[in-house]
Amino acid sequence: MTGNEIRRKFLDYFEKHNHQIVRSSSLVPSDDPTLLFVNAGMVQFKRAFLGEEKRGYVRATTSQKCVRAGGKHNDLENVGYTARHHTFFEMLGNFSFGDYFKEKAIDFGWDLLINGYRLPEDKLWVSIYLDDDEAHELWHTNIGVPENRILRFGEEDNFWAMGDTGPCGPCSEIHIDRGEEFGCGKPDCKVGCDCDRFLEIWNLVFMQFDRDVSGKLPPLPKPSIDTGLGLERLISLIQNVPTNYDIDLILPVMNKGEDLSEKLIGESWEADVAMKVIADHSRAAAFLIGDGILPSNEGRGYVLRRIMRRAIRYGRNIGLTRPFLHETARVVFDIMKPEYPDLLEASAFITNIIKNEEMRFSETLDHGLKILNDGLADLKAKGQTRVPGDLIFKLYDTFGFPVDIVQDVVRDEDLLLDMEGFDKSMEEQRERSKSIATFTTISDAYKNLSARGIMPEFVGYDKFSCESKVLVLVENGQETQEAAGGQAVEVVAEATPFYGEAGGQVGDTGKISGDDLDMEVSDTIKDPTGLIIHKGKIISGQIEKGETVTLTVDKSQRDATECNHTATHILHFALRSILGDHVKQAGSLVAPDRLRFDFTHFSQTDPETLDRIETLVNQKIRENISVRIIEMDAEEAFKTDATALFEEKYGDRVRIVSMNDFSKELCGGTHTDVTGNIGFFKITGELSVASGVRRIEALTGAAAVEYIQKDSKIIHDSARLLKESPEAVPGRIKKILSVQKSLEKEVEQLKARIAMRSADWAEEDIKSINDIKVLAKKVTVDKPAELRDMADRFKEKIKSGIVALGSSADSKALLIVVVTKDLTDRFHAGKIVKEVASVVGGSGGGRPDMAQAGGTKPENLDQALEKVYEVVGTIR
RNA sequence: GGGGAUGUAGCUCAGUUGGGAGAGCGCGGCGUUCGCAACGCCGAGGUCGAGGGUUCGAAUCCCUUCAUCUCCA
Repeated sequence: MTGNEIRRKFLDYFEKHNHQIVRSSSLVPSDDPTLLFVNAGMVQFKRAFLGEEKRGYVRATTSQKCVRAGGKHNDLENVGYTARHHTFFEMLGNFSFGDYFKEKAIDFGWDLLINGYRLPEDKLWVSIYLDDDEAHELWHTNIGVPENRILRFGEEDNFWAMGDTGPCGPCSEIHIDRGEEFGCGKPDCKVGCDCDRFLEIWNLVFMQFDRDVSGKLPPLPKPSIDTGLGLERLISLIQNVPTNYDIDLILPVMNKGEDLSEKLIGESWEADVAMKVIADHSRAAAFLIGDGILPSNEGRGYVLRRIMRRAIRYGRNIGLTRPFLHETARVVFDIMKPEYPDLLEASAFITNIIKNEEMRFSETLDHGLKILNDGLADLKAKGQTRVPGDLIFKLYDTFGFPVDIVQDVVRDEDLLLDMEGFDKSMEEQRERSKSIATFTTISDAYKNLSARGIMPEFVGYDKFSCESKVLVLVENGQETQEAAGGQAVEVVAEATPFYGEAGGQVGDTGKISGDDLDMEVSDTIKDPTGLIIHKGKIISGQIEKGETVTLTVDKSQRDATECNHTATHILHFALRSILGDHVKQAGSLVAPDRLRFDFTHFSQTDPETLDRIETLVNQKIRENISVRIIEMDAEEAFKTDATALFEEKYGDRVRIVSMNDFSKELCGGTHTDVTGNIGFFKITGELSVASGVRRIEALTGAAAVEYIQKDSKIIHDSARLLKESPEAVPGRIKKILSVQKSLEKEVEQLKARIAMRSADWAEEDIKSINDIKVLAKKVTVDKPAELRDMADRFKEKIKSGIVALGSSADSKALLIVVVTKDLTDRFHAGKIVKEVASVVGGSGGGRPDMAQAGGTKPENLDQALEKVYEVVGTIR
């Protein structure tokens, strides 16, 4: 059985038993800011377990993409050294939301393993929680597992909790004994041992308590089931291979590593480690980038970068010094395409990102090596043999230069590394970084509402006004019964035509009115559970909970927003058709007055291409295509080719917005009826927001026309000033600039010539002081640089001696003293100029042969120059 | 979110208590050569990331800001 078949069989089995097959969610958790990556199958069902969300089914099954790297569950450093650690893996699971419980969960699990996958019954062991006699009874009596193969473990191993409070319960694990040849040989080797003999296959969690803050465990009204079975591990058992890395979903990636490096698996321990690292990290990188994560300096992007760089580092150990990771990642697309076709679709983009990162990293390595070698040369010059920890840390911290590469370099040099110093610096850095995480808290009033399953109805797709009852009233974050004029309040109603900010589209504005109420709504937001909250101010009268009010959306604002939203979809299509299929939406803003579209693309788009995109969008607008909107089941929709956003969370029912056959997107936003309503589309900017992500800003309709008019006015005004036609403006400006530059140069030369004339050679100005020729003279210049040039000429003429020049410029005094080389051991220009400068109220300094000074009293310049002779006279 | 580093010619970089903006490569011209490579000579190319401040004077010191790199959370 192939890996893909094994996965399919699992899902089919549970589908047959009335489970809804649910698509793996994105690796990016949609509504959990505390979690870096989805790391278990239950993550996307968290709210369903908590009872905060109702789904259209009570049984579900998934094969969930998971990443464990960074954060609490971090397996990164283990990968490569063990048979079963991964940063990326798939977790199979079946879930019951208050439907079946322990008995069925155990029946299903055992049945599938024995009769489905044909695992040997006599090799299976089970573990249960200490006092879970119910589970013991089920395993022993119902299933027939002998007593001696049922083990009881404590809270550490067999009790599961979502957090410090909330749903939790005992769990039961199914293990397999692979035989002594896989064991560590220790006499106490048994289930739970770290070695490879006893493998945990499947963890069944029986969620039956709801732990409160005091630690008490009241039972949940409707107990639930959450199970997790590592796909790679299961495949390794069925395909009967020694490690997870030998299964058909991973081995081909390792083989690619063999081809590229010309090393063989099994050749050496180091090579095997490197191949495993490369194989695992190729998978992780491919899927993470596929889910919209890009390498960066923080958060998820940083973890991705670390994963890729770790792979590149290990690649060097087997002689892979040129970019290779994008090649091994390509193998991943091929293997995984049956279950993840979208990965293959994005392959051009993903390989591009990986290759880019490989090149960048080799740059940091080159740079780091240079600095390291400088540091080592310095060390050797001092005769030291111990590389200080702060140097290693600085290389790592500031330049991102990996420590193990420092070790590689140093190994050949017979030097020691101060790793203690390094660890200390690292610890200090950790202390420094500790900061308070900020979480946005939702008012408790709203929490209760969603927990009770109450959800406001959005009627704004076809209505702009409706009557409804006020469900919740919030003032200053606190729930209240009534509020009066002048107050800022938040209102949730049973039904509303107001669109709450979501999917980039901003919230509606408008009015809420009643018998004695006039409230202005300035914004509408949608909280993660789907509550539509109106924010605004009561102009007059009062509002109370339970009252029936009329909610009216500002239609002109909404119309403008709808045009921009539809334009965004057309732009998305245009980008994909002109730039390529790798373009994916990475965020957007749709407001009444403008739109912004972020998308994945690796380079800047040149103005000509931007024009082509703009032209295509406008063409679609003029075709006056009607915008079709259909609602359907989410699972059904995913099977169509509609464009879905990875980061976006969709409910059970979704809307598909399409225009002819060119654009088809899952979208909950509001749209205009026909594209012609947009009128006109104008791109106003293109810029970078992050590496690999570009942004286009644009305007539509009246705003776009206004923008063009303004631009046009600027050009015509400029043309009028230049007395040229608009077409000739750029050429003319270019010409003017070059003329100006040459004129400036000419002026400079002329000034220098005039200055020279004002400072003609004057033998009588030279005084001989103690047989040293000294010239102190007032000249006319306006820049220190000119003064310097002039002094140099005098110096050449005087051959041996001291020249001092002074000038006033900008109501300031400028002074310079130069001493010919033969006299610099007796006279220091800097010292002379300093003394002289005090006369003009300033100070100065410089080198022995040349020094400059300045002062604020130019009227004393003559005195200052006179003083030069005096100062020289005092030096012997 | 908290640190560190970098930003100077087309490219890679130097610039030592604040006091003439430099090198190498590349580019252009001339010379040597049948021609190329190589070499020699000459030359062009800079808002020293941007904006403030301190100072007689800032690439250099201080503040702000932007961009890039990097570590930690």
